[in-house]
Amino acid sequence: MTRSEENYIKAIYHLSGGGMHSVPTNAIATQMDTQPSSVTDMIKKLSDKEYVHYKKYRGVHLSEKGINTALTIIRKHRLWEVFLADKLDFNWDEVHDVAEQLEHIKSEKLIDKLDEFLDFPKYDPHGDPIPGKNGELAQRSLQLLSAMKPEEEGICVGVKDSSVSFLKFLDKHNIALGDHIKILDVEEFDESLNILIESKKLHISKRIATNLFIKPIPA
Amino acid sequence: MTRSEENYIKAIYHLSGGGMHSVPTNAIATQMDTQPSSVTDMIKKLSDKEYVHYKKYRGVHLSEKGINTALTIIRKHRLWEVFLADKLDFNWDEVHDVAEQLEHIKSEKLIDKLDEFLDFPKYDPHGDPIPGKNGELAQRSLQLLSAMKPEEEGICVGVKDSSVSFLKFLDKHNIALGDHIKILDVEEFDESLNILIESKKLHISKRIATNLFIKPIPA
DNA sequence: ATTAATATTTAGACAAATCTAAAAATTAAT
DNA sequence: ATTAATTTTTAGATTTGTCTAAATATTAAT
Ligand SMILES: [Mn+2]
Ligand SMILES: [Mn+2]
Ligand SMILES: [Mn+2]
Ligand SMILES: [Mn+2]
Repeated sequence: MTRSEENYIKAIYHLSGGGMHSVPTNAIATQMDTQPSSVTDMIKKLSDKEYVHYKKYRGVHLSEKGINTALTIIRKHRLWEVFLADKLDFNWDEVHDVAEQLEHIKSEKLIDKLDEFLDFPKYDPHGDPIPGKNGELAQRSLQLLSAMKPEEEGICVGVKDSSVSFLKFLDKHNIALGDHIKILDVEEFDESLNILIESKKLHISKRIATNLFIKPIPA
Repeated sequence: MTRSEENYIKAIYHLSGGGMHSVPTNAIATQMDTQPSSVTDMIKKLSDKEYVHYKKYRGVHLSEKGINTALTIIRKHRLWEVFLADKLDFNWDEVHDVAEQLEHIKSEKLIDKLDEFLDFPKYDPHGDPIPGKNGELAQRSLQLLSAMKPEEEGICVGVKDSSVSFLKFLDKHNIALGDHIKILDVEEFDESLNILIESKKLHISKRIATNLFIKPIPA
């Protein structure tokens, strides 16, 4: 697998909801910031190598082989993210770009040893689950903050939008993974929320709330 | 810099004794396992970008810029080697191939943080010095084992040949960096040596002795 | 000083990954 | 059911890094 093939496979995996549904050419082009014609070329190659099923004009669908390949790349990506954040003190908005390179390093031993060195983490710095050596994927108890009601409590376990701008926003307002959150009330007008983060009062927009995953604490 | 350009620069650096003398095309081709014509092509590109000085048929000479570039690549290579050996328990004959890939990861912050995480090591697992952030290179007190006389003692600090086969040989005979070595006697016939390694008697050929660097302990 | 051997460069080709512009298929709108 | 808009594919070109075969320059041998 070339680096480019790997990047395509990963993009298709994400766009297809983990290989569930098929993905149109243009969606891949947008995601990868390339021309649709380039995507068609690459799709043909991936199809020849049987990573995807492909019918002209009908989009692509990841094969079993393609899904497994995607999972090992994602595993590497997220393990490296943990390494950068936990061991090298990278900020969570800085890890992605470097992991985008590190995910292509070829050495099974390296990644297994790294996994062990990091103490077999289950989630990356954004709360995304890390696939296991055999592709098994822990499920996140994914409740969006926006779906919670007054008086409910939980722990912040992930972000839906992991763009640099959103992560920086969270840093600025001192919102981090692992934080304890309690809903005070919800404005009827714009669905913005008044919450307690680690016992500190904060007002956040609906937009923010729809991008934070919370693991609820039963009352 | 592309990955290929970086590999050429590094090869030229090593073949030229750190940029001291110039290097013929064929030497590079042999080292990189490519055709001389490919080397010529690449040399032209590197010359355009001013990493090397080049006169047709006269070989290449690294420029100041080229030397600095080589040193940062070597710095990355050796820091990653330390990481693999010290943190992930790689054997010293296993680190090179993976470092060959990791050295091309682009992120200044990554390498500075890694350096700090490893506690600013001065030497890689083969005893080669690690260039500093500004290219300064620690000198090894390089005395070859083959140059030592009976009764002299020292510490094994590096290998001249870092091929996998030689490193495996050393592992097999329990010779490692940091080991204490004392010369018992030298056979006049084949210049083979009887030595004490960590107080254990061992007989080694001249060939071996010319590939081990020793830091002498004054008697 | 020629000639022979060796080293190096040029010329032309190829695979990978991309692009632009044009053609074709699909889907949406009338 | 046509027509229009959109999506996707094809055709042909470009860049990077490589190769083989042939030409040229350098060095060594007579
Ligand atoms: Mn990537
Ligand atoms: Mn992530
Ligand atoms: Mn390399
Ligand atoms: Mn080394």
